[in-house]
Amino acid sequence: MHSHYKTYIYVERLSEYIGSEVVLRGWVYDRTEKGKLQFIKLRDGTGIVQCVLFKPNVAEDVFERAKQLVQETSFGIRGTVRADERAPGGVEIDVNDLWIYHIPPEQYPITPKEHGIEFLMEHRHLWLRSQRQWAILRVRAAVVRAIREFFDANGFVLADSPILTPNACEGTSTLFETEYFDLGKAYLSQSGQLYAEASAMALGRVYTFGPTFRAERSKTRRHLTEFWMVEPEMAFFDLDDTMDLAEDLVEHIVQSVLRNCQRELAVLGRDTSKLERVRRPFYRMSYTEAVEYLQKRGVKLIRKNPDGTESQLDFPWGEDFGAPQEEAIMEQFDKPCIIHRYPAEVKAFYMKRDPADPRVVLAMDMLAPEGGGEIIGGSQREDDYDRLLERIRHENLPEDAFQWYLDLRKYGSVPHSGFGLGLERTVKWITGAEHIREVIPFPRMIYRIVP
RNA sequence: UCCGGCGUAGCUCAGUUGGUUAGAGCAUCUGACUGUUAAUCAGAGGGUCGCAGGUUCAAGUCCUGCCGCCGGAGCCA
Repeated sequence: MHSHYKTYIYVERLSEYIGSEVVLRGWVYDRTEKGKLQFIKLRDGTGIVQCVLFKPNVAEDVFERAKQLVQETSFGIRGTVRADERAPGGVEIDVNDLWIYHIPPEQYPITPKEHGIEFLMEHRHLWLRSQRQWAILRVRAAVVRAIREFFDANGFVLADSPILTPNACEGTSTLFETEYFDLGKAYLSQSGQLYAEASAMALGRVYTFGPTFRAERSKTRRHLTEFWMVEPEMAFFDLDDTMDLAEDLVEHIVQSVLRNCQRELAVLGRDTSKLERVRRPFYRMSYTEAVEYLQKRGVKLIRKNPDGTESQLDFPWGEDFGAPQEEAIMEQFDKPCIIHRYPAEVKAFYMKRDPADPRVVLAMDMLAPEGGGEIIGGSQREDDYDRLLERIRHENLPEDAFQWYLDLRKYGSVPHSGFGLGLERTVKWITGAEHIREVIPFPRMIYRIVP
């Protein structure tokens, strides 16, 4: 019988063991020596605690063995938990015994000092052990947990979409391609939405949650080629229902992180008062109102001319927003804002026209404050067979490949809507990370696939 | 893809108008210290100046090409 793991004690729960002797195992985060005193910071994945060895109080061999502990040595200790104001975290361990699993034969490359980003990215597998990365990845896990809690508690069924797909969701230029036995090419999914629509017709409210892939040659601090997205899809929801749902979801995620991740947010130095404000209702603006705002504020559109020069235009109705426009719009807001009803020309073929204004579609994006950018994109879907077919032909998409998708409009078509929330963009905003590469354990970017 | 920038010690960087044997801090090693939080103090070791070619009496420094990386734009979540 091996059920020992249930008795293991971790740093995060040490305050429950003050006065008791415990066994801890982990890695050396840092060590300093001061004559007859040694301080060893033990990192066990749940936190860091300082272990103290005072020469007169420990066995000679234990004190000598502890001197071998270079950074990232794996080791275990038996010691007494003591509350001490001088210790970071308020708790420390008086060591009674100490044993070593492995001493690094070479110097650990990442020191507690500064490093450049190229060096850190090449050592991503080790960088994960640093405090800041620890905090970010724990917030990421908390965000995922909050997302699942939210949907599971609100009548949604998890119905995952395939990752290997036979055709594009929105054009083929940005797809990763691979051979699929004798059946020709397969592509890595860039959205689970179309399949989620099929699932929603079977199960009512569904969500798909998994990795998606975009072979875009983007090189910015908010792009990855592999990223995670949660995509709810709801039968009988119109655009307003969907905007309400998106607000409820984001409010739940942020408030849940605030409830569960105070330690992590403190490590990150995040100003939590800004997150506290993320309560419904959020702000909302139509695309047309947003354009008027940009024109009034004098935010220009910079356009490249064929001769290579650039010209600045008053922002024209009909252009999609880029990062500069989104930032200008969000400057005025201290919580997220939904922009809805975009020009049909800049949006995807499956979005439903607004019956009240045929120039626009029933689409919406949610922009996060504090430079968080676009975290959600969604829409009410075109549910009319003929209009959808017309859009597919207009975009020159392969009609054959969309037969199954058109079937959804043939057999009991209903109004339905959904959206995609980018997990990494959301975590980047909540943690305040400068770059999206920090919020996924092993980022995949245009010029980096190692480690 | 386009625009801009950077490659010097294990790491982060300095290096003047081209001029002797290429420098600092941290890290590492040795020694001292009973409270360190990026400890402090004393000492030691550590270099293919990204790679290749060129100019020059002389190149880390100037020129050309290549490689690697970073930031931004577009596209998007």
